[in-house]
Order: sequence, then C-alpha cells, then structure tokens
Amino acid sequence: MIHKGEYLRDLLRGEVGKTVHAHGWVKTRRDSKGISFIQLNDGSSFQDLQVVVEAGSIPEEVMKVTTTGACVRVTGEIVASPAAGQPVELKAKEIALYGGADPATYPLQKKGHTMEFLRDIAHLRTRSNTFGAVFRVRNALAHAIHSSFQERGFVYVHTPIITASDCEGAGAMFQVTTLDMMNPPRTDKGEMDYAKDFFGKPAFLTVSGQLNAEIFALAFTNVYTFGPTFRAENSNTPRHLSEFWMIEPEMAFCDLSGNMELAEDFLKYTIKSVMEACPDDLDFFNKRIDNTVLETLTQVVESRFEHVTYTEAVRILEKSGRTWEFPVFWGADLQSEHERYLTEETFKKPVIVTDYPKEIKAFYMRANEDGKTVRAMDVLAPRIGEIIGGSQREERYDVLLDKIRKQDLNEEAYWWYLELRKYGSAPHAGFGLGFERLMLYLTGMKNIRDVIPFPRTPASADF
RNA sequence: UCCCUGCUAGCUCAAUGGCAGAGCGUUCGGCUGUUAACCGAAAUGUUGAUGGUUCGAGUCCAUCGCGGGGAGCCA
Repeated sequence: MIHKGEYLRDLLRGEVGKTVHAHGWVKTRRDSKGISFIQLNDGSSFQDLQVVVEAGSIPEEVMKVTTTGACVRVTGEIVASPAAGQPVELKAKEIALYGGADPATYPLQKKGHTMEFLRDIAHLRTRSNTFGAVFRVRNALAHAIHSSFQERGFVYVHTPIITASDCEGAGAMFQVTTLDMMNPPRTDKGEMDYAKDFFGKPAFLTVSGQLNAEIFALAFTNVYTFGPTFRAENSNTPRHLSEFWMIEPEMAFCDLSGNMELAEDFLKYTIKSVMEACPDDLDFFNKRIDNTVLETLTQVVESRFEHVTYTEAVRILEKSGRTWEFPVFWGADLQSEHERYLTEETFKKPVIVTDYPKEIKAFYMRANEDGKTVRAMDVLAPRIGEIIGGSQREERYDVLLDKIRKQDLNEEAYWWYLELRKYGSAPHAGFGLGFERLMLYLTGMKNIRDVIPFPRTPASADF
C-alpha cells in the first residue's frame, strides 16, 4: 500500500538525492538516442513524474514492456531536472513491471480524443489528463461540501434511497420490486397485488431527500443530505442524468433570505476550496476545456449574487426587445432562453430569482401574503442555467392541508409531513443542488456524463 | 419525447454517384535532454445494420441502432 509521502505528488516535492520507489501508470514515453523519458502518473496530481532512463541502465527486455499504459514500479534517485517543465525528475535505477499494456491495442494516445470516445472506455478514461483532473476536482468538491456544512454546525443526515412514501413528487420514479414481472400476483380486480411485494406496497428509488430532511431539521435545527437520487425522466440533454448526486440543506428558524444567504455562501465556499485544493487541475480546464472557467469562478467568489423577484425578472425580459421562442408573461415559467438572458446578458453573474407564482411551484412552498406568489428561489448560473432550487417551506398546518387538498394530492400519504406542522412546527427553509451541475460549473466540462464516474442515462447504464 | 445533425483505419477527419485517403497512434529505422519531441519508412478498411434505387452506392431513398447539438421535464 502507498502511504502518505509516497504518492507521486509527494515525490514531486521530495528532496533531491533521495532514493525512492515510484508506483504508477505510464502516460507517455519519449525516446532519444541515449536516453528515454517516461511520464508516470498515479492519479495523485495533475503533474506527471518524469522518469529518466539512461541507455544501458535498465535491461532491454524491461524497457520493451515499459510502454504507454503499462503499470510499473520505478526505483531511483530524485534529481534536479536540467530541463524546463519540471523541477525534479526520477533517475531510474530499476523498473519492475506490474502489468503490461499492448501498445498496438491500448486505446489511449496522447492527443486527439473526444469525450464521446473516452466515455466508451470509462474503465480507462480515468487515466487520461482530463478525467484525472475531473475526478480529483469531484473529490475535492465533495470534501468541501461536507466541511462547508460541518463548519456551520449542520448535521449530516442519511435519507433513504428506497422510498415507499409516494409523495416526493419531484419527477418520474424508478420502481423497486421483487415481484416476478412475467407472472405477477394479481388482486381480485386483476391489478398488481403489491401486498405481496417485498415492502408490502409499491416502492421506488428516491427523487429527493427533502421531505425526510425536514423531519431532521425540525429536531436538529440545521441539517443536510448529500447522496444519490434518481429520475426516470426520458431526458436526453448534456445537463441531466438518471442517477445523480444531490445536496439538500434544510434549516429550521430560517426564511427565504436566510436560504439565499446560505446558497450564496455555500457556492462561494465550495468553489474557493476547490480552487485552493486543485489549482493544477483547474489550470488544465482553463487551458484545454474552457478558457473562461477561472475568470468565471473568481468572479463568482468575489461578486454579490444578483437578487431579483420573478415579477421583476419578467419585466426585464419583456423590456429586452427580444423575440422569444416561448412568450414571456406573468404566470409563465421561465424557459432556458430566459434564464440564459438574465445570467449571461443582463447580469453576467449568478442570479437568484425569488417569489414565483404559486401555480408553477410545489405545494410545500410557503405562501406569500400577496396570495399570488410563494417563497421560492432558483439560483441561475451562466452557461448551465438552474443550479439550485429551493424555498421556504409552508409551516402552517391549515395552509398546507388546504394546499394538499386543492392540488388533489393524497392527503393520507402526507400524514407525517402534516404532523410535523401539528407538533412543534417552525419556520424552515432549504434547497437542492445538483452535485454534477456544480461540477460542470467548476470544470467547464460540457456534458454531465463526463463529470460522474459512471453515468446512467436513458438507454445507457454501462460499466 | 420532439427538431436538427453525424456514423469511413485504433483515434480525429477527407473523399462531384465512378481506383478507399490524410494526420495522429502503432511497428521498424534515425536523432546526445525530451515536454502533445523531431526526421524517414511500413502495416492497418465487412464505410453502424437491414432493405431499396442505379450499369455502378461511402455518397441517393426507407427503416432501425448508436452518438452529438437544441427543446421539453428538471437538479
């Protein structure tokens, strides 16, 4: 096992003259007359360790199998590099092969791969520059999310992945069953007899942990979830996954403005953390993927988010003089083209839109005094659109019950959600943030399938 | 799900309906320190699948499959 101090990241900072063992995968190799250069990487940093092999120092038969893609252990001395490009390099004394890689069939070369091709070799793309950077950033971001909440005293709550509560209402669900689909048990009426199913009733993969998180917020004050969620929507876009990770904080004694404050602080904190933890990786994204990434991130960290009510947003769009594919009028939901206009052209930074018409938002959102709008907020970001959706929750029992009845929802299914308002209710608020959406923002990557290790999308669940 | 678009060598892409091509990678050779190294040579093809039109189809038509962009749904 590799210990702290032995990763290539550490060897690159190590002292000259020290004899070390370097373990990793050969990224590329360049040969000259009397000397070979091997770029070795173990995933611990963007920077490769350059291994220098002087002619004759390593047996011919070993050099023959030390090719692109091979996994090796190199023993040698850390020396100051005489050439530009790296401060130190490893002068090889011995190379041991763990696993070879036939260069004739090894699919990764050092230039010119498309993301689509790399996605087809998800078992090897992890060794490429791009995906090394992506998944180091993903790790750093996950870490930053936890420390952001932990530092504020939030309690991490594990909401269920399988749910039978049938009231999450955030989109189409994947059903979970152990019934024999070829020959399911039937009731007298000929319907599926879910009493005989594993949980005794229909069960699904969760689409949101929010309702469960509210239970915890009304006992632990400030909580958050961070886990996988599932949507069985037939969405085929670069921004949607069937399985994705969501961050959902929920705060008691919090209103919409507290919610907005947390959303902004949270985004700034996590972005800043990743910028500090992964400077080399972000430099790479800025250089090769999207040359506006660093500028945008810096701007987000330093600027105040724009706040605008839905009503004001509609007015801005109406006055823009644009012709919209989807008409703008008070009461219509904002479309992609409208969101983009607000973030990319009007304000050129993240925008928080609040107080939407109640008709286009969920039943649990807190009604405003005007009788027309609810305390909802969407955080819109340039290039990727909606990144956060949240609201202050309706904490008044009678108002919530009334809404459930008016929207024709199954009152019984919400019995515990209603009881939270019956016993010790409190104003509370929260939001949901798509982890991979934030990854897109941080990396400048264009397709959400390329910021999750193993993407699941309609008709695709490989690896 | 809808609209547009693509599918040719391992990869990225060319090819008026008329001989299947290049760059990169690979292999071999050269080069005294390279950084997506450089120079020379060679090998590499069921043109996504199935039908159809045609003297002749990579090219035109139909259906299907897979990918990409946009939209809807949303995070």
